[in-house]
Amino acid sequence: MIPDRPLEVLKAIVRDYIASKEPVGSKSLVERHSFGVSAATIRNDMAILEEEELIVAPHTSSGRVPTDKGYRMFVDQLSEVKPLSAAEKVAIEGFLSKSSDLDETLGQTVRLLSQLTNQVALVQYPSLGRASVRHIEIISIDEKRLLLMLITDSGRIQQHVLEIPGGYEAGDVEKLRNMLNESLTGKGLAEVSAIAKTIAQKATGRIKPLAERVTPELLALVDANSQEKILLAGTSNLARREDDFPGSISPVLEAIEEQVVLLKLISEMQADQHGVSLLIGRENSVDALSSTSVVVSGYENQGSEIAKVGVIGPTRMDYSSNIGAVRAVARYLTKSLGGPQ
Amino acid sequence: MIPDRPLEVLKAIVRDYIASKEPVGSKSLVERHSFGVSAATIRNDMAILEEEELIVAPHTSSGRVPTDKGYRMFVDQLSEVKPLSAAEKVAIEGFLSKSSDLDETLGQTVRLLSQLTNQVALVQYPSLGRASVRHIEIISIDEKRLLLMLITDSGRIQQHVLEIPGGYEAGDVEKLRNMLNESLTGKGLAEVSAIAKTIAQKATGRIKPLAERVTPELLALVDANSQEKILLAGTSNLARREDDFPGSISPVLEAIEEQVVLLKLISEMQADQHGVSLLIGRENSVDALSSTSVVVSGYENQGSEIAKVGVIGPTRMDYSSNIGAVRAVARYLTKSLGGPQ
DNA sequence: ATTGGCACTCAGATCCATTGAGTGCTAATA
DNA sequence: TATTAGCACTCAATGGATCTGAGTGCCAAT
Repeated sequence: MIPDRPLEVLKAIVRDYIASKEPVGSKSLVERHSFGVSAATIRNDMAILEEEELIVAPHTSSGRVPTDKGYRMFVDQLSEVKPLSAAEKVAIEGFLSKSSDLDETLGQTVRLLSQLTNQVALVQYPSLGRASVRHIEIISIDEKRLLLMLITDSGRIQQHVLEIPGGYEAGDVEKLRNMLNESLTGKGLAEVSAIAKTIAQKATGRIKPLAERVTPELLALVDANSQEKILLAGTSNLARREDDFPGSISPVLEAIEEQVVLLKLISEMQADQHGVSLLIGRENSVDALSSTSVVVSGYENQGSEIAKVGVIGPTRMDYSSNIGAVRAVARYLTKSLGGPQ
Repeated sequence: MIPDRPLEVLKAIVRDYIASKEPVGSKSLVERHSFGVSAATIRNDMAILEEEELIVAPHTSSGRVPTDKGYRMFVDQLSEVKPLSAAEKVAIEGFLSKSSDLDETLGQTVRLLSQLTNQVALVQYPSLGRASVRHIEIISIDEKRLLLMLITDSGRIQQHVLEIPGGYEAGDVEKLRNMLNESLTGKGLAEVSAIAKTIAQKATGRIKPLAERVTPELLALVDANSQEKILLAGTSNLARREDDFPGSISPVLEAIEEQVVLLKLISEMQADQHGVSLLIGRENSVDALSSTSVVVSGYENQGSEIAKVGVIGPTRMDYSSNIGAVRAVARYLTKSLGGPQ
């Protein structure tokens, strides 16, 4: 559809613009790249690109800037992504070897990714989906309080402190725990709701009130588990690129702090050929984020994708290295989670 | 030291400047406040204030702006802080009644405070200090993994997943847990280290390897507990006040994201007469934060201060209402923690 | 299809004059 | 002694006016 050289011109424009933040003109283009043709020819090519809305001129007479569509074509053409430097690999490996605790792992991952890319990094917590119950625990804290815990096979641990105004018997708690574990371990979270209710009904005698107190809380934990959650890091990286945002950055930061919005955004993204998924500028539906791009990849546990990691930054970002970093981190995260199994 | 009227003039300057962000001149001052004297007289007073370095003129011929010292004098003179509106009280009460889980409570608190003040809010996690062990739990996750938990009396719960390459016996785990709880429950975290080591040594037979595996991890948890932690919310509120920061906000955001720095800062702050402690502008030692002020208050559990909560914003902030909000939230937080005990 | 040439455009820099809020000082006044 | 009116002065900000140059679009020649 678009001839060869114009396409090369587009790539050059994107690269130059990302590097300089200056609209790029035909002359500087022929200087910096060896197209073997004159500036006038390049201008003709640029006319084609402009026709296709891949680039625009900010003012009647100035260089061109890629449009969202232009960036999109650029990344779709990207045959290979920039490999990580040795130092970066060392950094990743170093962190990998650490802990086996999900919270810690994700926390470190997101910080790592933000340092690697100099962008805002995000990690989505593994969510409900196909997760199932690995274990349920009830621990006595003091005479009137219990700690209820739910551990899923994605490694996510959740707890909630429970008041039992009238106190409880240790034996009853023990029994209830066994009942819950027997019927729920291995079950998908989606099934827990129904099963837990029947347990509460089946319970008899002294256990009944306890069961009636505990099971709703358990369901609340399941709900909280299915409630998605995102970890962010490196917000200041966005601020450092202030001038990439027209008015002010503050609406952008607000939007990013708004977990719900972000979650909706990334949950709709599907991986492409690189195992990575991008939203460029207005491709995403959030208005405040119209001059940002999002790069995410899924990470897996036991062979199925459980959540996403990625970065978000100005549309004028270095797609190649960001894609590389996100993909690498997602892989290592998968490995890190898969390892201890 | 400073006569009465000049002091009033200072207050008026601070208030007007906070409201308008414009350097305030003698004329607008006599217009907006009824000093009963002429602009020339005010000018004389302003000369005194300038002499004392309480205000400065950005340019030879323009209104005056408070210095850090001026703000300091202003807040020290503040006899009463702005009370919360009814709506704000409702908001606080509403949130208070919620959960008894420390994580949740702190998370909600920090979000609440940031909304109340339109500033960046922060909450410090209760730290080691006088905390003691409430309970230690070891839970079996699968054949080769255990979950070790430490619950302190401040309500903080920490956990860590532990690989036991050779597997373990349920009975041994049970025994070890009992040993640990018997000797450690109620003990201060500082003592745990020594005691846990003797346990590892005293252990015999099959329990010994298990104990030797578990106790170091327990110490790591204690360490992690003593490692201070801060929760932030509302970072975008800072960005919204961009123009209160000379160059760019990004160094400010960076400094705030740097937990260590923040922790050092607030840990050195001591409450004043309002139960609130302020650092204004360069009063704090962090260079990047030289045009921000920090307002914190301590919150308590069982009668002794366990950590701090507060806000951070531009020096040109509404001290009165921020102090009010921080103080109120700290009180409610104390109440909320004290309640379930 | 490519290119050199050329007239044209327009954002941004530079310079200059104007404006006006605000100052500091002085001499008069209470 | 404290206050005030009056006044000359300063200087940031504002708003043209002008200039400059990178870059364009188009045309005729190759």
